[in-house]
Amino acid sequence: MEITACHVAKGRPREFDTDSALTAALRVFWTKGYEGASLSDLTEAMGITRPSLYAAFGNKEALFKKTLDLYQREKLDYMGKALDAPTARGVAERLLTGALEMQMSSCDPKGCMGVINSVACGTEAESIRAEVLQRGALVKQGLIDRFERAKTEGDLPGDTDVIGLTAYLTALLQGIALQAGSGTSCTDLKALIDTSLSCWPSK
Amino acid sequence: MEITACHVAKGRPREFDTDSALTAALRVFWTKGYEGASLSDLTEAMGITRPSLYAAFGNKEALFKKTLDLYQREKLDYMGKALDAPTARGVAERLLTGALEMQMSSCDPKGCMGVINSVACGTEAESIRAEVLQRGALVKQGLIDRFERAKTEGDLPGDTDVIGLTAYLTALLQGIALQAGSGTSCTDLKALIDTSLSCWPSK
DNA sequence: TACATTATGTACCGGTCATTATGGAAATCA
DNA sequence: TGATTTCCATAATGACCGGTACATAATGTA
Repeated sequence: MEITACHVAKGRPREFDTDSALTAALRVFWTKGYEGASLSDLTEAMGITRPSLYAAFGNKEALFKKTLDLYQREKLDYMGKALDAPTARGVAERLLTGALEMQMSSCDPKGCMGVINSVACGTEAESIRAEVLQRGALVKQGLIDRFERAKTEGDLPGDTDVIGLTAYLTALLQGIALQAGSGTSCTDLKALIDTSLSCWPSK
Repeated sequence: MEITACHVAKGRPREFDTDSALTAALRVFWTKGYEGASLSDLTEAMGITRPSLYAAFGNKEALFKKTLDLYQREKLDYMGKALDAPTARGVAERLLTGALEMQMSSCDPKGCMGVINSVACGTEAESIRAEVLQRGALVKQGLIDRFERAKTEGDLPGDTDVIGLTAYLTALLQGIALQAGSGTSCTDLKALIDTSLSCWPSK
């Protein structure tokens, strides 16, 4: 049904590229958030009409989740790779510098798509909020597991509070995203990360 | 004009208490954000009708700024007091534990009113965002000045990057607010603060 | 009592929201 | 060619948004 790449299209072929349209939608959601992005904003940026959007992506919520997938796949890949660092400190280093590099990219919107959409808004977006929070919880759990492993490997002190350390690092990343989205300069962000790394409790 | 406490009211007296109405409005903005809070939400919580709201407070934006004043005055007073701590570490300690205590209060909404409203949303709320960001910048500047002083007093190492340290502490506070508003348990928040304090780069 | 002033409740305004029904044009198939 | 399928564009839907006229009620002053 969904995957029609193997079939030859029977009727009139689609006149726009779904991927580039999705990328355009991502930029809109990224800068304006789910509720702040109207269908007019989206269709204008995507270069398609409303019925085309609904035919191709379902509705606004489904479109958002597809852009969220794209965002995680293309923009948050450094997070997965960070967990492969040999030490806990290396993980933190890759995460912090990865977040910084992402905010330095001049062609992308500032801030974090996840952070923007995890704050409370109207009741209509409650399911959106839940979705974003759930994905964030998965990332957090990955960090907890990684730090737990670091503890057994002797990489972190045996009395380390892994929950606390994870919440601490997560808070830093969230704060970075927030400040990046609020106009904090790149030099200030770099100073933030340098300070964070100089504070990190393991070698 | 504004202060009519000395005069006897001339027309029909107001049937509701402006202060308690403002407190009710604060709770709504605090939990739903500026855009998420509709006038129906507000009037219902305040127990007044739409025209009464406009007569007493101007419009939605003016009402929001008044609730922001109330929030800063009553809920963020610990921030001003924190700057009076004798050492930089004491300042950080008071800020972090103050933020924690605030989130532990079971009768208030979770998260931070400022953080919630500093994220990007619709274009209509751009002035709101600017107002919130400006107030946040003032707080940040106060921290910078305090840490500068700590440096001259020998309380912080002479090579301390004050900008970085301030951004770092601010990021932690923002992350705490974000996680508190996202359902993170109080015990996890406490672990976050403990980890933060154990990392703090001065005695 | 008469009047000015202020607050109140009802009912409504124009505008925007996400979503969809309708209809015609265009591209594939047999 | 004819049938089928999917496209695009217009515009309508019902709900909700922030903001207001309007008439009425309650106070002060004269």
